[in-house]
Amino acid sequence: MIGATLRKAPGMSDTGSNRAVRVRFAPSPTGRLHVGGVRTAIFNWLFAKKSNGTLVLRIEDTDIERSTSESERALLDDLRWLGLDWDEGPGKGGPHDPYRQSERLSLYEKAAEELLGKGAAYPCFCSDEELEKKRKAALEKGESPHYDGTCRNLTAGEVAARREAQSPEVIRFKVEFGVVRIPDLIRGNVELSTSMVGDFVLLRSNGLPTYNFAAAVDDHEMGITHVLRGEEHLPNTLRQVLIYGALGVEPPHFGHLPLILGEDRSKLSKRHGASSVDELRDSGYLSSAVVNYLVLLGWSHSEEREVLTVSELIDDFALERVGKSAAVFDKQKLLWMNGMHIRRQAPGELFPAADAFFPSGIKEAYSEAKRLEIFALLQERVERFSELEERSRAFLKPPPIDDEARTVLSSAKSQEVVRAVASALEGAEEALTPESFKSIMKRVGKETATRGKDLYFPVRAAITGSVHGPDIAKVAAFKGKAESVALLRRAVST
RNA sequence: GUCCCCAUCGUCUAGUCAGGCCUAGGACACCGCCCUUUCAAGGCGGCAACACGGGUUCAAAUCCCGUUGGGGACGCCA
Repeated sequence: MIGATLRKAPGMSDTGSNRAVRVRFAPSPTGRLHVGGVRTAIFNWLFAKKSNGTLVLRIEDTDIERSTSESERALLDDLRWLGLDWDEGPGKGGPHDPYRQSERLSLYEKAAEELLGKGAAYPCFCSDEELEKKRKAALEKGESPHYDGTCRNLTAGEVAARREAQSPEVIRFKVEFGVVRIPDLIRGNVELSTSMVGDFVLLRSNGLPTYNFAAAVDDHEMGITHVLRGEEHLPNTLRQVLIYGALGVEPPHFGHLPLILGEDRSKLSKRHGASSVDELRDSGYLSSAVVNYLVLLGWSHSEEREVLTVSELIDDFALERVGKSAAVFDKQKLLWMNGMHIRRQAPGELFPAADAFFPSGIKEAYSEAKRLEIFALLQERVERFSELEERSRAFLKPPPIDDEARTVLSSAKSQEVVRAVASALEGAEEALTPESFKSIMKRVGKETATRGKDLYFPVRAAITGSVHGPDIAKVAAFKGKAESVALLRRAVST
């Protein structure tokens, strides 16, 4: 039984112990970083920051079939983009180096030997086919499809004979019947029967450890104090606690985070679409918004604030405020959140990331400084940078005229207004500013006896090719007198 | 199928541990109005929930039991 604290037990701190907090994020490099994984990373990162602890990044690459170094690189890039920095791990080193499980194999072998020596583990020679057959049979009989323990009581002679015959061999953990109480930082005590896990594999036939074994060994060796991970790991926690028991060491504290669900309410996965970090980045989401939105899936601010900076997140973060029930990933709210973050930052800060989203027509026509001005005009009305392509059409040279604008321009009154503004602009002495443009508009309005939309729509349509967009006075001033006049003239012949 | 977890507006949630302050608050989305040269933004308002049934109690969204529903896990994946 592990001596951890209960959630919210009186007098206990959030960390559940007095040791310096050490948490870890332990992804497998088998694909792009996914929203679910990010959320786990965020909670660990926040918890570490809040408690002045250490975040360890560990690469769980014990599945040689699926792990790739490209994935690992992409993973690190995604984490860096999100701003989730780690204290120990790849690229950083640390006292427990190496942080890649494929480079720590001797540790697992040693632990396996210890378990074998204690009689807590045993070699198994059952083939995949036999196992599969048994699984099916158990399922049909309505039993739990677990390993039946065939090799559990092999005699030394039998083992030797199998090895002689070079049968593939795995090491299995001997699960004794019992009920294990697992204190959970988020949901209180959870009692699990060992009957739900069967004798599981520790070392595979290729000599590599399985997830549960490697994670347990490493979490202990790396001095991890708290393991925060998705709720789907609950059965794994049972296995790992069993391993710790057999090894005679104290397990870390566990906290199982609620799952993130897709629209269909099943666990969020690749097939739900647009949920990997690179996709979000590529469609113009801000890392601060992604982090902000994701942390709200399962955690809430003590004052119910929602749009928060990273430091506000850290300041207020507490495991007590993490909920227990699964949450549906809502793209619409993420989009809103992104818009909020875009609007809250200075154009100059955002521009480096936003610039990549301008179409080639804009990049070719304007200098970087000019593009920054355009971005500043558009910033308030985009919720993600990918919208910049469409929104920036008004700044193309020349801007295409859309149907709505064409209709507006087709009336005789519009033509009169456009002509009048063009002339007035030409006659103006000084360089065009938003203010001077406005006063010219006022004058033309009087001359032509028009105002409001009747006055502004034709001008807007002529200068930007659309009746929607940023303040037309600012746009006209940005484009300058010559270009504005030319566009107005163009509209006359339209 | 078995075991485990969960259960407040369509969605994210506050409130639940320490029952009364809850005719249940906020946010997204949606609808309406205001502002306004447009689109946004912003402001104001509206729609909308304690899954059900039993208890316990003077009092239950809150505690207990059951039911139902949803999810997860059952791998030489992590």
